[in-house]
Amino acid sequence: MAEKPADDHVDRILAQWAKERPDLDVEPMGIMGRLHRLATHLGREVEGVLLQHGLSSSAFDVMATLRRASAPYRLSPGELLAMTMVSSGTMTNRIDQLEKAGLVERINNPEDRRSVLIALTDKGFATVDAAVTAHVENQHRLLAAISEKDKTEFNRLLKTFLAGLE
Amino acid sequence: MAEKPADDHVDRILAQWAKERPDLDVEPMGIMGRLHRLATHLGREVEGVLLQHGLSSSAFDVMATLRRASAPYRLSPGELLAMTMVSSGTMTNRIDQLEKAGLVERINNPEDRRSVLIALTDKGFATVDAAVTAHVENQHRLLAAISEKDKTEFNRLLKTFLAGLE
DNA sequence: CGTTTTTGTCTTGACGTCAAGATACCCAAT
DNA sequence: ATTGGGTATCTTGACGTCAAGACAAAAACG
Repeated sequence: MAEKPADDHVDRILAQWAKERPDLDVEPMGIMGRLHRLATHLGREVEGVLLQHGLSSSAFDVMATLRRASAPYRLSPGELLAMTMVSSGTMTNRIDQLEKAGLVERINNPEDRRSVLIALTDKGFATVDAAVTAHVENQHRLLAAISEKDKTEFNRLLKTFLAGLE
Repeated sequence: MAEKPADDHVDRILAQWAKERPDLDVEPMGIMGRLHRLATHLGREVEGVLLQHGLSSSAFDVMATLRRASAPYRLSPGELLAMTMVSSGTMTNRIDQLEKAGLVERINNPEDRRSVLIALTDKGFATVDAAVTAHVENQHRLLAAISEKDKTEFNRLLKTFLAGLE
């Protein structure tokens, strides 16, 4: 016998729509709604751990991108932009904040005077390395309740779906 | 032979981490990263359609909650709050905007003078009904590329995962 | 009854985000 | 060399969000 999962928040929303707008086929709304709520919940969990290391999710995004880039941990704002799904104005703002905090510095790009290089400082390197360690540990915790098999399947579906969008 | 999906953005990030921080087991990051990106992409797609009806996602959230609530389509801010994952300040702000736009109105609650009821106006009702029709159609479009079987499985996994968080 | 405690809503101030446009510079074609 | 289109970054102004706390009214309590 398969267990019958209890109705959740999204099921109740779907039932309300079925009653109020029986003309609509709201089946896709189940997936979309759960995906949205899940991302919101997880985002908050992730943010909590990063804040313990003095980084917002946004700040971590930039720092981690620089850290992953190999020594000497420098990328232009444009390169950072291409990897982080935000607008150029947002990136400028993020860099400003990180620079004020002493975690990165702007270095003139000798090869192109329009451009600048964003470099991790020593303090930035130490901060992001500690943060990512805790972050990964936290991600393990958040996924601990899912079986290996389900994780594999979930990942496959996410990747397939995402491929159609980017 | 199973087809071998090409590396995506997230695969590249994982490969970078594997090189820079081989001590970390970044397997969960694949799921978390794809989930986050997927939610962001889909959120933008959804927003696009709703904006054509003059509603932001946030505004639609409130309007749809009222619409689902059955006639006479009235809920208190506290009830709206319980259904929408936002803070009380955010809800006040959302209601303010909707009231300015003539889509909802605040009505004194005769049974509790601390409280107030948020009611859909006729204009609000018409707006949200048109918006939700287009919204559901759009959701079908966004999920059209996924097979029925995968949709069922995806939904099951999302629900299971979400159950552990709310 | 009066006095707390709790509840429901709103206010405030700080952030993060975006779209649109400004600015400075590069580069290729003449 | 000069011009003109393309590129890289930053600026501006408008929103949406939250946490923390203010305020008024209801409920619970002694």
